[in-house]
Amino acid sequence: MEWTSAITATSMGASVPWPSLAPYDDGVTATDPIAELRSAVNQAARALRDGELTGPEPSLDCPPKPELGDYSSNAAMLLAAPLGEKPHDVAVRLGAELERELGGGESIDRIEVAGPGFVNLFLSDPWYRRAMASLAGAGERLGPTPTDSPERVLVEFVSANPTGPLHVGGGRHAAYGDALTRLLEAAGHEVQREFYVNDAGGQVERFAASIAARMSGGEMPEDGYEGAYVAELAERLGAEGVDPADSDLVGRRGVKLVLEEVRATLDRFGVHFDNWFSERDLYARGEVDAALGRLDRAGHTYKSEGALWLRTTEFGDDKDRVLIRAGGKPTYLAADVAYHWDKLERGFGRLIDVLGADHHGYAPRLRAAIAALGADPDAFEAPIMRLVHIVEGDERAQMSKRSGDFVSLDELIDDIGVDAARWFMLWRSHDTPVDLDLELARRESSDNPVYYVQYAHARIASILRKAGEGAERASADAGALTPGTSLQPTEKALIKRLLEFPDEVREAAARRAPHRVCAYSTTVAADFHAFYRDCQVVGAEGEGVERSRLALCLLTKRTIAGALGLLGISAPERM
RNA sequence: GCCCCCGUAGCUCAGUGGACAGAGCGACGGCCUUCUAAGCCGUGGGUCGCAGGUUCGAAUCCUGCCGGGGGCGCCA
Repeated sequence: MEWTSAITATSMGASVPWPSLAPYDDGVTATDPIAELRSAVNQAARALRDGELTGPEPSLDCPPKPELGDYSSNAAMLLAAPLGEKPHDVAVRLGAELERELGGGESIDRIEVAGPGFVNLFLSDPWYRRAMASLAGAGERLGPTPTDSPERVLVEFVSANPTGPLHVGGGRHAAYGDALTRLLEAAGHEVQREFYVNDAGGQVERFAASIAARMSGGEMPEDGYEGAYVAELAERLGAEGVDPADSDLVGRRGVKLVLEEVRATLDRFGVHFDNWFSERDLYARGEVDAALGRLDRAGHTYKSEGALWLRTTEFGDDKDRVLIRAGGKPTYLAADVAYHWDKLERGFGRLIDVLGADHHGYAPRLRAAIAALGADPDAFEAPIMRLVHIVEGDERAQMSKRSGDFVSLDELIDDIGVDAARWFMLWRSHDTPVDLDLELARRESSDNPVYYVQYAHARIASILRKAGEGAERASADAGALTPGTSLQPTEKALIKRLLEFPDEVREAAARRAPHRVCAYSTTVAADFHAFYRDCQVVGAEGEGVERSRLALCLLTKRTIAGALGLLGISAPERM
């Protein structure tokens, strides 16, 4: 028996596709209306095959048009081949079985067979009432039930070189990494957020030399840092009495000051790290030597041309990589091997490194290095972030205002605000470039998708204010209400949409895809606005109708706030 | 040359096996004595890069090709 319930099957997502371990009728909570439907479909399908079922799990979808029902399943089409019957005939029998399974007319208005063999379910108002009750029962904490296989996840992101302010690209890393950690936590994982500080090595030396040159009026080093902030740093260090000749001190102070800036910017952006991990400390604690020793003992290193190499080709890389240069200096990879070994030693079962597009070639060798250390390379993931382009109307804005001076995240926040900035960095998949249109992002109108969603939330808040304290009581007994009038199509559509939220969060977490939450929250807002158009809430006619609709408003408000919260975007009470 | 990502509406993009392919922007036309018009409704707009293959069914999976971007350092 290979089937699993959708609840368990999808909970772990991409890396562990179903079939998973649990039998398919486990994990279904009686109060989850979607899980009940799935379970019923599975049971009905199994009944047609005398309990012997293998193969793909039947779907439970929303049909493209309302005339095709509230939910549909492809189960009959999947069963047609093994049963040796026509899909349509199987669908008819399945429909009858399903009707029994769901207790006759209690939940189901009718079942139809359509198209190539879809079984379409038309659900009753009582079913929708119960669905609302189950949502209300979740209280403030909407979203998925925690995964039954939680992981300890370390998400390393931003990790920008501490040699200058964060630019918009770093902002996208920050928004993505932060939203990802929120999603993973919502899915039930234990998450740490970490910023790796590259405070050792060549670029810091060059940075120090650049500051020193500004301080002493000396020669700028080749590939030095030109930005105006370098001059400011030089001034501050001068005021502190730092000797420009003490390059080690200049570097350390410069890095410290830059990191304070970076931290302040991230703070303002709503991104907070649990840990700032210093590369310099890694060396100081001897971890680099220890990691290299471990690789050496495992027989994965060799000397050639005066350098120490790691045999990454044994683990899928396309060429071997240098760990210690001929001159005796360790490479960046050497430190990173030690760093990732440290992560594993700290007990993390999953390591997610959010990398920039320009580092994507780095992932295979890091994966190889992890394997060489004797760890499971599949524990390592590296989502690749594509670039952010700043666009203004039709014009491509200059990425650099002054040579070497990128548009900073602070400037962007000053311009469009934190909510819009986060939204526009998250609403596209991380592996597609973003054109951030300042003109659109600044606009305070429905054209601007972030305000579109926030406005729905504020509108609901306004309705609830108008309704007063009745709104509070409405949520408590939403499902028990049986108004004299039947539910409007837009009410049903909205309820269905809210029911999707847990699956959306699970999927978004499993696929490392916060942009799905943007798309979802937009559709919730759209469904709400349609409901608002069709259905008077306060003062609605009919026994219990007002309270029922107030309850729906409250549930929608919680869902939108929950979705925006996962994105780190505020849900305003008024706009 | 090898590796990775991408190619869907005029633009920017959702959509990793299901029913006539979606959203936002842009264009055009309607709707405010009524719970927020930061809203709603309607119109126009697509050979899902191309060609094969797998499948009852493909934008989605496989192969090849074309086009765009990125990466292939004893830089980080």
